[in-house]
Amino acid sequence: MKDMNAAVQTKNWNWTLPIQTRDGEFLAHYSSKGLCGLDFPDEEARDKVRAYAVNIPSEVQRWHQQTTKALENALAGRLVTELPPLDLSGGTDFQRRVWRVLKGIGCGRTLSYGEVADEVGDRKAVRAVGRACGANPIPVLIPCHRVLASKQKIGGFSGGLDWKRKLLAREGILLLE
DNA sequence: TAAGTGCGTCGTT
DNA sequence: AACGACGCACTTA
Repeated sequence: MKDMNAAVQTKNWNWTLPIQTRDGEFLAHYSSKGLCGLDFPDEEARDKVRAYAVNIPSEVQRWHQQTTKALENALAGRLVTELPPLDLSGGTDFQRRVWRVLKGIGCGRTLSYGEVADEVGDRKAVRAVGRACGANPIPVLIPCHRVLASKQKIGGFSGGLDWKRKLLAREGILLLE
């Protein structure tokens, strides 16, 4: 109990709801401002859901519908049309600027870490961009998997490279390696 | 040409 | 003060 409350406070999660997909059960986290986190399927985390998923405001339920739909589309490699409001207040200024760029990368398109750094305004901040990508709290919907290393190399992925490869493949993106 | 090494540079811890 | 989801120049074989 105490552990859960601590997690809620530090992470600013008010509600956590599951999303069943063909790839497993994702967990979506919401604050009063919107979607603030999305976790890849993880057996260990499943048990906690039941404890969180009580007294869900109708607004959050509506957001969750949108998240669910968006995730279905994203996992199918289709264009994501509508997203719920995102609460990215947990990020730093720099991270939010990076995440904004990521949201602008269309389905089936990619940018390199260097190109993202360009967009953010400092060509030399390449490694910092990599770190910011890794800190993305809403993977898949904020498509950090569309950021590759130079020369179409895979680069890294905090959720595991298998996920990155899978997501890219479904959008028809070719990797070099 | 492919694979490996070194180092600059920036935000975060 | 140290560490990356990088990138580039520069070795080697």
